Amino acid sequence: MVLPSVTRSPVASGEIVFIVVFTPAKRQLASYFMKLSQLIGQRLKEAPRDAQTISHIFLIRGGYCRPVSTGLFSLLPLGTRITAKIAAIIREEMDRIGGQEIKMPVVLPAELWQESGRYDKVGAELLRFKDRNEKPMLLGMTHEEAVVQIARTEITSYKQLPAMLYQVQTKYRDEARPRAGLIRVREFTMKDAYSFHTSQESLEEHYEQEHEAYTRIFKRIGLKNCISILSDSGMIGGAVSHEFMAIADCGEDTIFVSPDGSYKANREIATSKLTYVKEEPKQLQEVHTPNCKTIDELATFLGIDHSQTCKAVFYKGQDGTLVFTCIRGDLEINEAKLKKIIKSPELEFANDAMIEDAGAVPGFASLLNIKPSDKIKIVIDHSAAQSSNLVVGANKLDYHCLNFNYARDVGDDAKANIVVDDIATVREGDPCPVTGEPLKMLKGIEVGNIFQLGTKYSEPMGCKYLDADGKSKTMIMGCYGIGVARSMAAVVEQCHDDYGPIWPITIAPYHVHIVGLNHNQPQVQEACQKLYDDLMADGIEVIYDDRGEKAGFAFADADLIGVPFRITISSKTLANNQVEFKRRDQGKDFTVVALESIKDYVKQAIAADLKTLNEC
RNA sequence: CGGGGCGUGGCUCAGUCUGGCUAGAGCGCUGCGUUCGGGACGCAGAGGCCGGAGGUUCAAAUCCUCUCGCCCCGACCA
Repeated sequence: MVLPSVTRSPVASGEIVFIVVFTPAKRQLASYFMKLSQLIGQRLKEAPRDAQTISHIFLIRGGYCRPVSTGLFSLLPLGTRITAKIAAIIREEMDRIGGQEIKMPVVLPAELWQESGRYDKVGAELLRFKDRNEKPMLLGMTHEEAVVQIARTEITSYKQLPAMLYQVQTKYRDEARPRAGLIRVREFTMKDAYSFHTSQESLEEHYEQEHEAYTRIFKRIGLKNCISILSDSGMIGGAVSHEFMAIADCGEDTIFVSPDGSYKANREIATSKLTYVKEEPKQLQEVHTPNCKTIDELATFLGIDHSQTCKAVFYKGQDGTLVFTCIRGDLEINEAKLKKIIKSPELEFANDAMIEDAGAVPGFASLLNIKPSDKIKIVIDHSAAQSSNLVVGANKLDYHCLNFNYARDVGDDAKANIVVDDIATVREGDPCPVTGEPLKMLKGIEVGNIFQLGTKYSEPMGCKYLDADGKSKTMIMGCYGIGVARSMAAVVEQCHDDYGPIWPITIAPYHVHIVGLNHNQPQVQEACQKLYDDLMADGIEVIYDDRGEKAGFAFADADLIGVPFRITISSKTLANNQVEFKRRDQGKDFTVVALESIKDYVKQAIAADLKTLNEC
């Protein structure tokens, strides 16, 4: 069998050229497996009904992968080759910044996760089970605990730091809703890296290296549009994290970017520089608003814009406390921001009874006459606190109040218990917080992320080293992930035409696709076989369509396999000692090339494409 | 976990409303022949207990009940 390997050319004058190749270990065997007649993985004329997104459709139709169950896929030979190449590029870049590859188990004992406290914190996406001895076990969804266990025993001195360990390993997350083929699955291969440091400065320095390595990786695997954005750092205050987003319509994440690219953020944390109407406060005035329970009904009834109203939204926090929020009527609460502010990972809408307990009237609620209490957390968005003369609920059935002004109408004692912060969801067109230009909204597939963890795991798990001053200190950590098959799917989303994927040379399952037409004729077979052998001998990866199918059939399959360069050999061209050369990314145009020079011709084309993608 | 849709050869689907011949078509697959430059054609084949269980009926892919699975939208997502 052919195994992937990585060759690296000698470093000359600072310029490094990486070439990922599949070295044919045994020529005879290798040639057998690279004939299309023997390739396992049917190309399908029609997409299975399940497949909706481009990458899902083409990866199934092209015979790259097959569904096994919800969110579970087998990779067939083509998909396996591509993901192996992606992984090889990732390994090169990890090694380049000092990474050391390891392999940790997929199955882990629950006790390890109890040490970090995550066993109880993480919900149903963690698959828990018991072994034959009734010992609680789990399937690793990420490996912080496992790697800390290694670090705390193997790294004992500051002299060993900083250090970075990584693996390319299976992860399992019992996702509530897998979707879009390989983009969101339950079991997947992930490159996960972990770094260990003696200081925040060291972590930040390495974090920057990871950022650069990721940028190179995604460029090298051929993503055309992949950006790093600020992301939600979850419950860890102050921690920095970035997500690498492959821009694609089917992406699950919503991203806001400023036109000049200076600001890029996930919707979960995106902010904007909204301006608020400031005018002289007018007198508070009660108004009869029968059955106006929603902002829409209220605005219509009063004949005003949504932005002149203020809405109250009630949640139930993790510990059962009522979370009372206010925001300008035209804006939406961003629950990710709110969770962070009130430090509650869980949030659900409160029921009417809870709202009434707080002294508010559902549908007509506001801050008016609300008494501060330990049981209520009140968070007010800047838009509600700073706008003048808003229409708010009167906390009285069928009544609202005109001209509410937070500064004037809420008592100081109440204000002492109110948090005023940004809890608004950014909308497309809102002013960028940096430049003030209208923000653009994009959809992205999260192909990688990098995270400054700090001591979240090292502290509770006692991951310490002995410092130069002779004192035991806790390591500072970072973690860095890349979804391998998800990256493959993201490439398809960005690199395809109507007929199939257009693989970048760096990750293409093969470099060259030879099609033999009139294949029953001996001279065609001989020419194909000779070119095939010659290219293979030079380390070029070739798939050879030896099936003798009709042209249209063969070409359609070639398009689905998406190999960057196609060479067509037929009795017609052979009569003039010529072959046809075609780039996958250039429609149906082809070049006629002399048979004796095709080998050099295609090798140059491969080298040029490799250079373009690998130079960074 | 809420809402919606779908389960019939490997794939796409018809048949279900209105129960009744031996369960069909196209693609794919096997054999033979004719074709041969963007998914050809003829002939002959292989392959399905209609997701599963129970029920109604002389008779169930079709009607009823219960289940299981899959897809989409939402909630969720270290």
